[in-house]
Amino acid sequence: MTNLTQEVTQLHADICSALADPRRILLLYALAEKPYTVNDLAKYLEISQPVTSRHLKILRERGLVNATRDGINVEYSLNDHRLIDALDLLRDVLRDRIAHRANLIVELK
Amino acid sequence: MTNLTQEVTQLHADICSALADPRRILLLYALAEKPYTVNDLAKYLEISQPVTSRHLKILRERGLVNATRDGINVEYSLNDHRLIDALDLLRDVLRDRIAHRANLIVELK
DNA sequence: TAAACATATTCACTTATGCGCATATATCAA
DNA sequence: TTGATATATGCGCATAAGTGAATATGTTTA
Repeated sequence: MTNLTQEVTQLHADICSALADPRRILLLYALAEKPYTVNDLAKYLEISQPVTSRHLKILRERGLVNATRDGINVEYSLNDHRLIDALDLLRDVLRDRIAHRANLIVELK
Repeated sequence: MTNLTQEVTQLHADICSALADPRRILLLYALAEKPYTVNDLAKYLEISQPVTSRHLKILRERGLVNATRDGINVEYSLNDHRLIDALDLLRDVLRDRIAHRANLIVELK
């Protein structure tokens, strides 16, 4: 495997690890609706302001969201809606897995 | 937000964190082609056997791959091809992000 | 400039993740 | 049962990631 492949795979994993936190997933789904400021997101998701800011930083550094200052506020927006498509796909996988397990349990009775 | 929503979001994040490692991504892409035994995967990806086994365990525990013992070997297979679809989507996002940055650099010259 | 508000960051700490090495477990064949 | 092979796991360590509390930075208005 080439070094380039390794680097790309690492970046690929970096994007996935940006998604690997419940609050960041909720942040992305919120931003899929419309742009939000940090405080609005914090209130909406009931997370503290510093924690919200830190999670947004992670998403921003990995290019998943954009930040634009609007006066005293900073407005965050989703960079690419395919992130939501990917999250939805994974949620579908999860749903089917849970349904499958539920069926197994029913079979056992 | 309900407790149930939180639980589902946590499981959603657990799937994402299963993808959040370069070797696990490579394992999944390999298994997308055909089933493999642990040793074959280890040789194919040039990872040690214990490390391969542990990464497969993570994928297995989160329901992303299936393991079936075949005599002395254990054959792993991809559980749901939509995982690859989701990974491909994220790779597309990555590609466009890199292309965008490359354009910015060209503009600077 | 000072006050008020929004956002970002630092610090100290805890927890989670990943690895190499050695070893345990499982299966089959002789 | 013993030996050979494949797979899984325990241990110790290093490092990454996440948190609350406090504080710094940035921006606007009075």
